[in-house]
Amino acid sequence: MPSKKDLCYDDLKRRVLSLDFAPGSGLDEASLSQSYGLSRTPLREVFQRLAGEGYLSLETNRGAVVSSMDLGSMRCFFETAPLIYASMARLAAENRTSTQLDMLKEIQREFLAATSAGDAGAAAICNHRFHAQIGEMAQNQYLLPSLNRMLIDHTRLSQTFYRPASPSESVLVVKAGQHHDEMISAFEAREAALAVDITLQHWDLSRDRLERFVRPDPLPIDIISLKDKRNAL
Amino acid sequence: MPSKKDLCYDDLKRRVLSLDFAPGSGLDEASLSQSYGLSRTPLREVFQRLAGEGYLSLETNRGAVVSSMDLGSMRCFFETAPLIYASMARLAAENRTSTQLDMLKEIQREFLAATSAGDAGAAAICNHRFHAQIGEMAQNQYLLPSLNRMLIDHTRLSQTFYRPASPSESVLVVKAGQHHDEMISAFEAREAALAVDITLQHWDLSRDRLERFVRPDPLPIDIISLKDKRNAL
DNA sequence: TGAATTTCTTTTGTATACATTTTGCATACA
DNA sequence: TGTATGCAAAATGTATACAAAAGAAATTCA
Repeated sequence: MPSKKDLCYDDLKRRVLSLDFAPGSGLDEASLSQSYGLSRTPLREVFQRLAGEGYLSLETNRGAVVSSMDLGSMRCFFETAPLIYASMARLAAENRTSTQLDMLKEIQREFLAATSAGDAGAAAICNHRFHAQIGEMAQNQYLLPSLNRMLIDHTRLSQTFYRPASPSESVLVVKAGQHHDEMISAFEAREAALAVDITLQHWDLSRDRLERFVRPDPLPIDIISLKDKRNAL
Repeated sequence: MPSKKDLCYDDLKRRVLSLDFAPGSGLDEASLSQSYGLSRTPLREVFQRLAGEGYLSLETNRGAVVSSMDLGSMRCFFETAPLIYASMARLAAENRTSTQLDMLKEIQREFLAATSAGDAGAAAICNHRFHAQIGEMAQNQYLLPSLNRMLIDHTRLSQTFYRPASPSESVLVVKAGQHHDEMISAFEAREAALAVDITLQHWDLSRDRLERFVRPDPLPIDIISLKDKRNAL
């Protein structure tokens, strides 16, 4: 049975991942400990733990702050993701246990349920859990912290992904779900090369969407023409 | 000025890295908080932080335990090290600042001083700091936690390295110091390919020593012959 | 007015007391 | 002898009170 502390830990994580807490915003010990029914001592321990995992950053005498997502980090994110994801996929195919594979299938069921129900928040969290589970399957304690740190920002960036604005975009969500199924098959068959290949395709798919999130489409050109009329306002 | 808490944090780290705390051994809150002149509350926060970084592991109601170094981890260690070290070297050559490079040179001075003075413990810690500084220079927050986790076990494994038992082994220590100088040059010239190359040579050098630590030379054969005499004992 | 300095308030950090859980040990029982 | 059961001791987890630091507001002095 999960303790109040664990529930608090999970919920804070969720709120960071879902952008309910904006990157860079500060967290108030007093009000949070109130709302989770904990005293400040255990809450602060949760903060320390989340800071160690990259969700928060702590500065002495200045409290906890949600990890920022500055554009310097983004360059580094796109640079590093293929390496980590591909390495993890390869290891997961080689080292997974059947119990872990069953868990992955279960997460994928929940993921598909969330996407078809149009629950964007749940879909993003399930997607996070799917890839975190691959990390578990890789059974490499040295690479795991890097994967988990990537996933924090990946999930935050992809918040818009599961809210498709147009039919052409919802096709991409379906495609992502198919990739997940193909990955499961590759892990099951222990086909490392195939798992890496699908993983890289999966990455290419989300990369385009993520880049658009960072660098959105320019505003309609009409707005620009307003500039010439600004003296008239 | 570093606080008592910071000193405690640094010292616990040092004691884990130097095997002063054996892998797998438990840490007593009461006695440690006594000896560092802290109450249990801040000590526990230090534990949480160290656990997040991979020095300790915490289980609820069962206290803090020094991260173990089982043989399952070792396989994974040797599998992962070249990838992480090479990637970091490449990034460090591309992204280092001159301030960071100066710091690296300073650490290398301390490292050489420690090895020539025969201070094995200090040498191991300096070597750790040298490689951690390369991690800083890479400026990749996603890969950094993996590097740091590798370095924990690398430093613990290499505890014997800087205590050369024979002249032929002390040659290897000198060689390692030369590699460090060559890395510094490569970083300074921003020659990524060269930095990777030297780093992999450096890794090959220590790998042989580390493997010997994990799987030491067999005992002298005389011992075996004792087996036949055991009925006589 | 405006900069500097001094309160006052809020927030963060630490110590201690108390509650809860685990664990070692002794005793009882099959 | 081996296994349960219960109690006592120790260790871990939490709450609260207090101390220290940072930030805000008001006052002073040019």
